[in-house]
Amino acid sequence: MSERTVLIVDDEEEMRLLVGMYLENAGFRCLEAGDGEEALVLLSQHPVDAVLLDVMMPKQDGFAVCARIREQSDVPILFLTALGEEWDKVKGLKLGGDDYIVKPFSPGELIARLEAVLRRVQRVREHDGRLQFGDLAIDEKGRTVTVGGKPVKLTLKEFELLLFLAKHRGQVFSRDNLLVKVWGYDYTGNARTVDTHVKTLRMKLKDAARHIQTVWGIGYKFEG
Amino acid sequence: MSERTVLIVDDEEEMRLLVGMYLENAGFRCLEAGDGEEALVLLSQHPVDAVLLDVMMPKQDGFAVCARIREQSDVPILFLTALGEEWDKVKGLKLGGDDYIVKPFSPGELIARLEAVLRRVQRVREHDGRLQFGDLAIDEKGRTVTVGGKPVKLTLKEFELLLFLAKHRGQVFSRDNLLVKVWGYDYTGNARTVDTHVKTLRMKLKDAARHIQTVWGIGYKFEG
DNA sequence: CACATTTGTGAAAGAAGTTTGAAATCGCGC
DNA sequence: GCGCGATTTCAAACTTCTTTCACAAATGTG
Repeated sequence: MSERTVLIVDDEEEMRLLVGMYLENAGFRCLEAGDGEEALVLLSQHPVDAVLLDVMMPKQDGFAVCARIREQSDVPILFLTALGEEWDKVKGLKLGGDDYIVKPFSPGELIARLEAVLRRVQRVREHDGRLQFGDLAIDEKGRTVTVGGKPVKLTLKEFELLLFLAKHRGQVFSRDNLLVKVWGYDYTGNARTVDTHVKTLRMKLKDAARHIQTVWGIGYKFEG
Repeated sequence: MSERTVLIVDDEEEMRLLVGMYLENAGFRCLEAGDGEEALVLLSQHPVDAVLLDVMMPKQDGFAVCARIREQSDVPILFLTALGEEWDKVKGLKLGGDDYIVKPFSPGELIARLEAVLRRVQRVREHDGRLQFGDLAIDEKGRTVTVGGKPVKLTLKEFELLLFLAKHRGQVFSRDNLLVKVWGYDYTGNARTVDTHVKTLRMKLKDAARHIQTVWGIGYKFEG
């Protein structure tokens, strides 16, 4: 997975440093902004995967900043709010916030929530029967696959195998498991069949073949 | 569940004894420290599940101790504060505290708060088939491991060994026991095989290798 | 301190799993 | 039923992982 960038917006430097430390330990790259203006500037200059936004800030509060970010971007936003602080959850979520974290939080909690939101956003890629993974697009309804916009002609089993794996990306399946899930519970043939289909898929998908990964001793998985 | 350990940090011995008694009645094991230095030493020597930290202490106050603990550990921290004491809630929580308890408290309240924090930490650690230990993340479904967000490529046995140990963190297993649990009850090979896998795991996990500990004369365990 | 025991390491043989190419079989449309 | 692409089977070649072994290093003991 490539490095992911998180923008921290908080008026207190101490807090930014603390959160930044947590995030960097977990492998995120961090950008910091002390107010909404700075945040908007950074957002327009850098690709950002998520924003951590303090609700209570002097110039513009988190809600206002959230609204302004939403005018220009769909980036996931997580609110940070202190325990007992006046906090309108509904308002935050209505404005397009994706989650909120109540201080105090442990590093683990912060990372877990952030990962959860990033995963959820990932899932939105699956929309209206279409799956998009960078240059690879799978259209379930139309039963077509394109790589970098160019159509790739797949056979029936190839398509179903790819679709199944893509729909369950990140999870490893054994060959037997795939035979059951893709070929049907009553299929009795040889598990090596899966290998051959993976081979032909990889051949046809060219660059996009990197999505289909062999997990030694277990089986195959799709990485998106 | 194996016994859980709580570290009590308070300059007053009377208080430590009282809290210790409450905790031991509730089935916790207790460690006691009279100041921040002692606390840090004990933390580095023992696996601790939570820290109860008095705010008002002569040498270093609770905030300072909290900050120093956070430099090296994600262990949950609960502040203890006397009613009416000058107490900056926000500061404590910002520094990474997980909760605070106002003295005087009943045994019931102490235990309830402590359990609540431990549950929360547990939940965050085991989320959706993922285990998180600071910078080390283990994804069972995807059979992937990351350290500080960077993927680490493990072989089948390495992964299974790590997963097993992590799922039973805090418990020591003999090599023979691990052979049975990870390799299978009917495995007949040499127990030194485990050593080799531990070696390669440690090599690949880099910093995170500290989680896998040798227990001389017994075997190995995972410390999270 | 010297001894016995346990643990760590590197290299290499051995075992296991995966990929590949070719050939056999299936099944649908004509 | 025939033809042809799709699917499945198979086994050899290949890659990767696992285990073992010998020795070094560390730890505990009398």
